[in-house]
Amino acid sequence: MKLMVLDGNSIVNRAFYGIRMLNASDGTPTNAVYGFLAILQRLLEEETPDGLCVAFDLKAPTFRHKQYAGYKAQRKPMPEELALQMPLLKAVLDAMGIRRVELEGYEADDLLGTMCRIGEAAGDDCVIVTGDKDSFQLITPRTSVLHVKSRMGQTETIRYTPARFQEEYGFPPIRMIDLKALMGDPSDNIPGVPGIGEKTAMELLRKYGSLDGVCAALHDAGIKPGVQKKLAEGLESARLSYSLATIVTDAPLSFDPESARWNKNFRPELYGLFRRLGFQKFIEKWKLSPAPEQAGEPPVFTGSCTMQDLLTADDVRRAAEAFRRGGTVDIFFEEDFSRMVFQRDAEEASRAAAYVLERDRYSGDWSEALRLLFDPSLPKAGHGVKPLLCELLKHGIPAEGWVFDSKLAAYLLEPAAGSYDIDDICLKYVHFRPSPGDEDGGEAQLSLLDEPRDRAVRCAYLAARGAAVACLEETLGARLRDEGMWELYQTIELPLLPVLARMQTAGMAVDRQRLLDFGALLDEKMRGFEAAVHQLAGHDFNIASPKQLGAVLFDELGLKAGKKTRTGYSTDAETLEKLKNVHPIIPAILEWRKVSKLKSTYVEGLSKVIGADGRIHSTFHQTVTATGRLSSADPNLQNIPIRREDGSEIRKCFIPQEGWVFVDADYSQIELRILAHMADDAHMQEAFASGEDFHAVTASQVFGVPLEQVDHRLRSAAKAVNFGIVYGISAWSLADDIHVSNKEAQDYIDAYLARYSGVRAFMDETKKKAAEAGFVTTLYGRRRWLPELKSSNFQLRSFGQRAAMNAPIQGTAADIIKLAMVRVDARLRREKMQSRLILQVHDELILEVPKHELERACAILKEEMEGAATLKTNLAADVGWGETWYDAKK
DNA sequence: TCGCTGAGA
DNA sequence: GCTTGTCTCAGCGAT
Repeated sequence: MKLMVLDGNSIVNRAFYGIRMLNASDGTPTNAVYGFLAILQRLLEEETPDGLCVAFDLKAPTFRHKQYAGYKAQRKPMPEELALQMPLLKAVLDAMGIRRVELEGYEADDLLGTMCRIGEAAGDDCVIVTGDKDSFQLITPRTSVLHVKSRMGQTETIRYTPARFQEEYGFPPIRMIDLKALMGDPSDNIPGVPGIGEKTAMELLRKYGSLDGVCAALHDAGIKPGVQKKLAEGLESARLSYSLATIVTDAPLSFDPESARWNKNFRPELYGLFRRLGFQKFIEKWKLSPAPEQAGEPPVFTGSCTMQDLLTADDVRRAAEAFRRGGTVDIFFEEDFSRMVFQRDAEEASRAAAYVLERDRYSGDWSEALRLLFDPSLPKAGHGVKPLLCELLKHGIPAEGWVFDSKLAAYLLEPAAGSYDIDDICLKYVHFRPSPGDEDGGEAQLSLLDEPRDRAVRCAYLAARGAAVACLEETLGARLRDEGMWELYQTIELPLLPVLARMQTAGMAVDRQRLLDFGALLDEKMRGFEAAVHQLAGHDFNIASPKQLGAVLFDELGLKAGKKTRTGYSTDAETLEKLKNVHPIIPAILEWRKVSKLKSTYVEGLSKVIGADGRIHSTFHQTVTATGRLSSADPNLQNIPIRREDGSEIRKCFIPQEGWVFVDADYSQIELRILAHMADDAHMQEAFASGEDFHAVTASQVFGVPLEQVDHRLRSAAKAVNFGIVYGISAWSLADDIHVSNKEAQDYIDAYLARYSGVRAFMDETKKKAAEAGFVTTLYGRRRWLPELKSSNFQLRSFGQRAAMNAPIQGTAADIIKLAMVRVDARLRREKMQSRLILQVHDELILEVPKHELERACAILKEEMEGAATLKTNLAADVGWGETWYDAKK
């Protein structure tokens, strides 16, 4: 069998520090238990062990350490919030039917070692799961260690087999003991040899194999005299450390692997326990149900609405007539728009009248029916309606009269939620489930329904979702008002919706031939670089494979490896850049990479999505980013190359329709202008008011040099600091960026913040307010929640602080350009122009314009963009036009 | 499906 | 001791 044993203490520790604070409704901290279960659940799925056992430490002076009284003296006590969760975790494990062990006088490590040796003797394969490196000494051909790490709040595991260990450390796993004996471990109070650190210890072991080997070679010429001296003096300490570091594998534990067999043998109390802890996710994951007497889940919607089929043109006319007499019409639709349900607002949503329109059963003209039912003057609401608006536009029906979209509302309330499935937000905000949930296979069953016999059931669920929209309109509307986002919703997000639908529908034309010609050129270049790389390597290999590339560069050619990634050597541009002058293969690889990126992502990627109309129709997502920006996908038109000469060739392939031109405008330094405004920093505002090159002025002000004497180097340094400030800078990253020492970078930052003291005050104030309130806001009230700020995990908390400084700036810029889009679109339509908005790239808007409107379009675009907001530092937009996107932006 | 890489703001 | 500038999307190889 496959036996998995877990180091309970170490994993629960990782979970505690890696996951933001969570509490049950009664205030009990639960994050460590939650994190432990999340890790466990993933392991169960990935490892599918037959048997399972969790080991815990029992506090007491331990047998193997009793010779050394100071043991554990230095360990910090467990924080209160974690200590509280230990009995909870044990109770949860018991309720899950998972075997756990603890033994007076032994640490979890000892129990893990003992269980694995017992398992191995019985012919089992063992996996040790732990967050410590101590257990690596237990690795054998039959026992591997899964090392749990947390990075940026995400947990990940790395599997250590004897081979993997050998590869990383350069000696066999059992020598982990020798390593510790030499280098010591302050957290376990293992003294080691004073003066010998990790580097030296590893080197010695690779050379001499073991502690004994090192001792025998004490006077070997290969060991530096200084190290020899330290070793000679620390020999006794090393021997003691060796015994301290050795994990017991024969603890007096009665353990039979068979007794640890596990097959989801949950106990009935588990459901109640999870409910109390608020672990809804695990209830669903493991399909737990309440013991019979505690039923009472949110009810599935069964509202008794009267259903009416719209089969003829007459039916549709009558329905449209009825709609005109009522309030908002709530609409829900199948993904392919083949069936829609219209629900008129009534006192009680669940008793409303629902009208069902089906393409397959409708006898009249489909477009005409849509035109009547989606009358622009009729107030309409729905959930995630942009696809529907696009469909209507295809039928020539204006995308107007939409007064509510519950998906947009839910996004504003929690922009980092990720998904806004109507069932989920309904359950969350109005405690009501409009359609059968996943647990009982509801959706699956629904899709297996026997049409048309069960179409009534299907329609009922669609109607329920329509009713849900009505409930959400009320509840989410109130929430938006409470949280100060109602105006943002009404004046920016909702009006933007039809603008985006029109942009998507319009699309952007592409010069396919030019794109293909450029692709052919790239192909040629690629073959050239590929041949060069293979020749320099001495053999063929796949350059696109980081694994093969790493092997060639660092193993075969013996180049010095930089950072490592989880799976091997890092070969990213930054790493390779440092080796550029070391070997001629490096520049060839970098060039190949760039050409290959252009070819596959842009030439091939874009060719694939050119529509029958010769245009590319990207989707602009309005509910994706945490900061309020739009995102673009299928294809992403917001990352089309521009920086390199050959990359901007791609932009020359984007063209307007015959006889038209592109007009392009981008905001100049919008984020820094917003910062100058929000921070109300006089010096920064002056810098903008002067009309001089902003980065140069910054350089002059920060480095105390007259403006005329600011050279390229100073200007780029200032530019990097400007960008860094917006992102929540650290000296380390700035130093890396502009190639100066950490100290110098810190000096620059200090000088910057001293000069722009308003910025410093603003950043401090923002962080402070964010920590108190748990969120930050933009000028227009858009919120970003930052639970990370409360984390006890340093990385996570630091991340939260950087996000707290960045989100108001990036988010305000997003608000402003969205508002500009609404204004530009409205103005063009009001003035009955043919010019239309077709693209947004965060600080840039692009119009497609008939030549006779060129002058007016340029003026309108500039005016509406610059007038979108009135800040203490004026907004500036640079306008250009041309026959291709490249020319318009140039 | 995930991790790496790189394109944009 | 350990990590270290924000926000995205897409293609590829390895699993």
